[in-house]
Amino acid sequence: MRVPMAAKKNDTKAPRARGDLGVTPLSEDVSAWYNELVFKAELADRGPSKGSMVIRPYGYRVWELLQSQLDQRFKDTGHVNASFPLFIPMSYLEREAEHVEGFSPELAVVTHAGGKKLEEPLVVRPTSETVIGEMYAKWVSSYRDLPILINQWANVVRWELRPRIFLRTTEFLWQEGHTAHATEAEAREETIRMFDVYAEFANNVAAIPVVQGEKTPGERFAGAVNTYSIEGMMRDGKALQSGTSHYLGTNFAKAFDITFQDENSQLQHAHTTSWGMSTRMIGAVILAHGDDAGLVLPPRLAPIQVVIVPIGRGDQAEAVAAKASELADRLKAAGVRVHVDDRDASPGFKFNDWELKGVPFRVELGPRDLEAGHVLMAQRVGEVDDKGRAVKETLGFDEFVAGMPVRLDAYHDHLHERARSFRDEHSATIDDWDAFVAQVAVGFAYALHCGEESCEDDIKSQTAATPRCIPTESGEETGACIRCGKDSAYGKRVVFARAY
RNA sequence: CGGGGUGUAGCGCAGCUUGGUAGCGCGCCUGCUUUGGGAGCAGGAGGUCGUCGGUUCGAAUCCGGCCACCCCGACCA
Repeated sequence: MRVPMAAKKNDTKAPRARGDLGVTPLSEDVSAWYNELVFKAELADRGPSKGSMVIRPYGYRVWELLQSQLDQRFKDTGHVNASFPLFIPMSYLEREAEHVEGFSPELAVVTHAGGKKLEEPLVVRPTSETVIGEMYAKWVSSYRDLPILINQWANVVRWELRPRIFLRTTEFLWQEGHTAHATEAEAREETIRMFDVYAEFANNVAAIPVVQGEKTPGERFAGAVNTYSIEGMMRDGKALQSGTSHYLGTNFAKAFDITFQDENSQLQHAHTTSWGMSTRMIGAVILAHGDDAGLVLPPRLAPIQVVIVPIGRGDQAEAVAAKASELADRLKAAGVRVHVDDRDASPGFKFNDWELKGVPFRVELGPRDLEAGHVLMAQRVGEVDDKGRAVKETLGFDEFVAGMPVRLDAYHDHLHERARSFRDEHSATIDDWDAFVAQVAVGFAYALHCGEESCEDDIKSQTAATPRCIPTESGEETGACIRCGKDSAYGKRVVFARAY
């Protein structure tokens, strides 16, 4: 596997000052930084086929932490998990006209199996509205069968023309919630409920402040009536959609005949919703928090929250190791994910390595500390000295152990606040075309828009920016379209940005 | 699908112009010394040069075909 290097290739006569473990600085080239970091932090590796990825244990642990915390939220809102088939008969996709049209370019289709050509091709699911709709039709006949509130954790395949690890891979992991309701009001309420769950999760778990809003018609999910998304800002000012919730109306109910008799014995179509969050969220975490030294993981998603680096050899080693392991046990008991790095490598190497891997807190423990009864602790993102290195804090053993949970929370808040101010500094309300062009080059532009797709396309071809969403929070406002000058639509401003 | 690259040791690269049987850095293994911000010395292992064909006494190198992957644009979570 080749890791693309920065602008300049490695010169054997003048190796990188940072050594082989360093990455191209974020500030220099975000794209190169991201590509190298994903590999060097051991989050993932490329798979053998185009656009495929192997999620390595460290990256998968992040996914597991994300999964468990999100799943808990689904359970808390009354949902249950189930599993639906990977293969979907092609004809199912074709039943919802907009749905096939939207997905056909990225379908992987199985035409042969068992050594024979299949009667009907099978699609590897790009999403499961269709199979699930088919099953719901069988399960629903009375209003008493509703609502159905099911989620599935699964892999899906969308053939990508231009893959990017975590952000756009041919196969990715996600969860897809699919619900069916008796009334439109109830289905709409569900759509917004889960939309809010995603936003709350992004803020409180991933420490990413997100803009919540409805998608414009041009950006809507194929087959949906309304699509809502959360949009985070990455360190290069680009937007990343990291969760979507759709109100599907009766589109899929009609296509799959999900009908029920209501209290008045009238036959009605159910109203359905779907909502998903994927491994792309890991990409969002990398791109929203990372810095020149590497990954920065928010503590609630960090596989290791505190790493202890024992220092010293010979006679001292044993005592240091014993103390390290005692401190680790006490932290574990306090619910902290802690790791003692007893690898046979120099302390300096370990410091840099754990910084690259984004561990929130690093603790040094050596003979001098043992004697003084304290540890030296450095926070991954915090105060730095004139060499750009973390300022180390001296903490007594008990104080260190007892204070850790609170520090982790405070650190989460710090990252969230840092991301929020970054976003705010790179966002602006814009009413002038030239200013718009300049703003979308660096971040989010809140502007009025006519709502026409041809105008959206024009803006995209001029600036590479697209409407990300119509923010829920924006106040009522109308006026002239930023691009064409016609009357604005939506009654609100739209967030435009370049997007991943 | 367009445009641009790249395929040589686990990783990053040089060698190719001017053919003579492969080299550097990092990593890896062994030993000794080291360990508070990417350790040092010594020894060692590791490559049918993407693939198929052609030219030649001889091809990593020249010629042709194929394949793969990466990067930049159009679709997407």
